[in-house]
Amino acid sequence: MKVLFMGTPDIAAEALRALAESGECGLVGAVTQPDRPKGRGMKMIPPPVKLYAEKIGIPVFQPSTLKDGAFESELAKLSPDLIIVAAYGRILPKYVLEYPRYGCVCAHASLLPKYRGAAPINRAVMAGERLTGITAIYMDEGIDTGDMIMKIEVPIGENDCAGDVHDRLADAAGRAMVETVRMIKAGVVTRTKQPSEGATYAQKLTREDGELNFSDTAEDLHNRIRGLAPAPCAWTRTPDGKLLKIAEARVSDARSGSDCEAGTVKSLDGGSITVLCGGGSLLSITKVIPEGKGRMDAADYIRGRKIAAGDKLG
RNA sequence: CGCGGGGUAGAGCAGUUGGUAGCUCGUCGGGCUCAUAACCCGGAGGUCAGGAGGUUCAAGUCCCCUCCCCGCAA
Repeated sequence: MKVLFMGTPDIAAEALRALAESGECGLVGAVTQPDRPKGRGMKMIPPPVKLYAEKIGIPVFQPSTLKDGAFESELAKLSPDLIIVAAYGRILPKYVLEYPRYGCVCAHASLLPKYRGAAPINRAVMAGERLTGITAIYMDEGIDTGDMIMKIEVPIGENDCAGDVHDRLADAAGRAMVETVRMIKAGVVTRTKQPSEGATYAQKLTREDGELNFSDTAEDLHNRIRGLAPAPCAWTRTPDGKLLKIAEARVSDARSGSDCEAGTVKSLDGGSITVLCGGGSLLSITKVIPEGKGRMDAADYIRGRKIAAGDKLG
């Protein structure tokens, strides 16, 4: 079976790898986003899927748009029987969806119909979910609204960050796609409509999503921090106005009876920065990224004397 | 050539108007204690990113060049 893969970031590259290594199908090509100027100095960075596709020697296509029909002739040449999509980052036009005999299937990183859209992993962790997963669906013209083929559940530990969950989901996405291909080949695929009830959208992350409001409870803050780690990370500001990203924290068992303002640093004991949060709850910050510096343990940050008890964050 | 921060002991930092380097932690040894991520005493550990570059009696500290790292923004 000729399969065309479409995807862009890490998690898509993992799915592609699983497919390639499974030997279940013939990969006729990988479609991914064009190289974009990224990072310091705005250097052109190729997407992970491109790197992997080149590594295993399958043709790479990076159309800047799928709408102008230029890709249509490419598609005809490749004549895939099935298109597999994973975080491609663009809506597929109708002609693409309708081209393959076996349709277009997609691995989405949530238990649909929850967390449709751009940032399902981050949003799920930020919301304090304890369970997420990969849902394999047939694509339709909506955003992650197609009929479901299968799900693989992935638990979220109470201290897991989005990166941890991402890695597990990447693995699950690969398994889901390989299994889906097998089922399609065997002709045993089932389609289940997504229930309309419980559908939510995982909006793309914005800078404001990362701002910590210490009047929230420590648990909410912890979820936000985990949901945005290891990147782009939640942030706050130190008394001198500098940006301080919070890469890792723990909810403290203790509570504070004091009536200091939320955001006040209560203690630096044990190498973590304990901050007063909403309702007297306490959050212990254990890893930070100071402005202009790299990630470091809170203990190191404290040693550099960048913060003192009584300072107010936020 | 997007904006900015930085390269000083294993780690995080300081180093004043230039005079051969300090702090906190860790580490090693010893002591105290019922006990300790506690405390006390002592030690090791740095060619201060590189350039047999410039200025100077003297440069971590000023000037020039190179390399590397990082934060922001995309």
